[in-house]
Amino acid sequence: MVTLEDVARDAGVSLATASRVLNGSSRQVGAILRARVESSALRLGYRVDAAAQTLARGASNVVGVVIQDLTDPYFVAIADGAIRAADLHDMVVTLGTTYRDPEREIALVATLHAQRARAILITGSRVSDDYMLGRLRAELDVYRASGGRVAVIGQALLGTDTVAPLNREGGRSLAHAIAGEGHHRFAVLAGPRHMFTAADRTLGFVEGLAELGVPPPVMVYGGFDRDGGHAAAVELLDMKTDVTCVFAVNDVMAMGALAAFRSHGVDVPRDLSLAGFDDIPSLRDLVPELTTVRLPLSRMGAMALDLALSAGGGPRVESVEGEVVLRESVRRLPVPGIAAVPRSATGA
Amino acid sequence: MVTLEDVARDAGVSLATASRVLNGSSRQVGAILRARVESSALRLGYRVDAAAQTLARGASNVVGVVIQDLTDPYFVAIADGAIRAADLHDMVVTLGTTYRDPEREIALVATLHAQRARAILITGSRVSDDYMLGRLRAELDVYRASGGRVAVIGQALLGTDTVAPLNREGGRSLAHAIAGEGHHRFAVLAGPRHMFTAADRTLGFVEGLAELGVPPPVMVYGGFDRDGGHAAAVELLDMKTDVTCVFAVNDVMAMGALAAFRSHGVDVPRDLSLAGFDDIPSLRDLVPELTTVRLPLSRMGAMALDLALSAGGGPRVESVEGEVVLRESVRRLPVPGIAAVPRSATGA
DNA sequence: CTGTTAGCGCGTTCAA
DNA sequence: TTGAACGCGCTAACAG
Repeated sequence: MVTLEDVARDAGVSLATASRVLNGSSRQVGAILRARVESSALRLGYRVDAAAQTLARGASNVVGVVIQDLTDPYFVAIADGAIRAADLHDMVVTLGTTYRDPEREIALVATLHAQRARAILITGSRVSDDYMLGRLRAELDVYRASGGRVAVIGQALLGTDTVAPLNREGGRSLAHAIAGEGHHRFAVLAGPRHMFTAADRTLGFVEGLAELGVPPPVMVYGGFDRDGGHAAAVELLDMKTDVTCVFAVNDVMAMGALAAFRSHGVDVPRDLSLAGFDDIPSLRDLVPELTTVRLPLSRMGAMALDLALSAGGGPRVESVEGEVVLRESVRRLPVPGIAAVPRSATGA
Repeated sequence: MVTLEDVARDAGVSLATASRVLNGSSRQVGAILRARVESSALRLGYRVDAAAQTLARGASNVVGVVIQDLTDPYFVAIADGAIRAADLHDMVVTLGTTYRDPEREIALVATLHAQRARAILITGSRVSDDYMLGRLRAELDVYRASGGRVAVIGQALLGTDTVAPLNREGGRSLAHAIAGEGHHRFAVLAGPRHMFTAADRTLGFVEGLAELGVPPPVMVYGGFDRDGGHAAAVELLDMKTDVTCVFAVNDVMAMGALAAFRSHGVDVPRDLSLAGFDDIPSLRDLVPELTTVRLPLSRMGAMALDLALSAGGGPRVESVEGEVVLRESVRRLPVPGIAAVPRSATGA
């Protein structure tokens, strides 16, 4: 292993000079020495030791990104945005996966703290569990006390900078949009009862329906992932309801539901309409195209990183609005007595 | 920031003792002192400084994973496997994305070298570019010279430990399997001419057809990603060939092709059969289900990590076989004069 | 512009 | 079993 000292000796300069030309920001070294150092470094194959730099500088160039599951396109899209943003800051990303285990989430924060990560990004919905919330918050607090920066993508519950998707508003807008297509009998695959993201989207949707005088939807709770959506869809079918449209509180759940419907001979959107939430990139190749609420996932990852890296006073919250995207998975219901009108002509 | 020294002072012990109870492997500290140290550490909110540890120990606990694109499920699956394996080793993963730029790939290796990563995993096909290959190899060599371990997932071209998918054999098996369904006129969406993975799969496929006396396929070259598949498919349609089956050399290309076919009113598999390669997880929700060659992507990521982390003498190559999975995207062609037989009864 | 030197936080001999 | 002290590779004053 070749060190800076080796380079300095080889170039016949002091350690400080070598450091200045190779790693220093303020470049104030004579041209001749500079050239000598550079050529020595090149010839010897010198590579900085980031650990030593971190120690000496008191700050590393890594940011931690904590996601729940690399299997879920939602998190992947966010992580991608964060990594791209980190590149721009010349930062390196260490990616941690919690597997949806709050315990692991806390452990990851501790690990990243140990790495002296400049910032930690935490994604994924909080659940209403005061104990776990408190412990995570405590772990984050000791991290922040030591100078660490934190940004959360989700609920602003931890006193940190936050990128907060407007889940409730999104659910509400979606309800209005779909009701505008003539639907009146809904079911919601609502995910876990105590998960804020799921609950907010559900709440907004229910509120939206209520505002329009539409009867409350049939509720089916379950997991927040694809299999949860699948199971909930099966459960819904077993209930033999007469709903015409199903809202799954995220896209992967909707994909699971779609598979369930298909395997039960229920055609979407002919027999049943379906909507999701997030607009994950993989929706692109789904048939039928899924109606959803678009969140700028990649940008949210970048926003969170920028938030965390920019010096900030108090906790800042940047809300991001979801945009309803009506696609073919939601069928426009014919209005009795009125001829069907193409969607493009309705302004919906 | 609370350091080990703070803890030691608080507990009334020496730095060495504190180090031994908190971070030492060989635990040889008296019970009373141990308890005192632990309680001090807890109360003060002590967190090790991994950078200092790395410097003192001369080895970090990070492994670098270099992928091309977090937008491609192939790489995500591999990275997921690698991260899970890293967890088992108590290692942390820093994930780098090259955006398919060989220059960035080299830069990432340098960065990870600087991090003193214990191992670097490199994914993604090599291309036949001796200059770039040489430079990457050189960068890896200085890394390995300093004690770094490297594993590659792809071609064994860099003198490193390698997890090598049998692309050619997979292509060949696929040709046999599909021909067994009665197809005789093929096209291959072959990806970039100079990319080994694409070329090997194509070559194997062509060989397989030749072995069966089937005429050589129509070749369409292009990008290795979804859009490349889409464009190639459009190009193929414009050629007005009479092929009955299209082989896209990876699944994301096949997905792009499928979209192109659909938007041109070509139904898969009724009008045209389609096959891919990899069996990426997202295939699960594709309609129609895609025939492909299954690679154990997640496991390959884990294998690579284990290879890199296990002390090894010379470069080891672990081949992984692809398994043909016939699904509905490839239609069994009726044989003139013979009644159609269900696929399950054919043993194909 | 260049060199000297004192740490950064921790692991690890070596003594006691 | 415990403690004192050196060094890991580098940065950042400070001096010249």
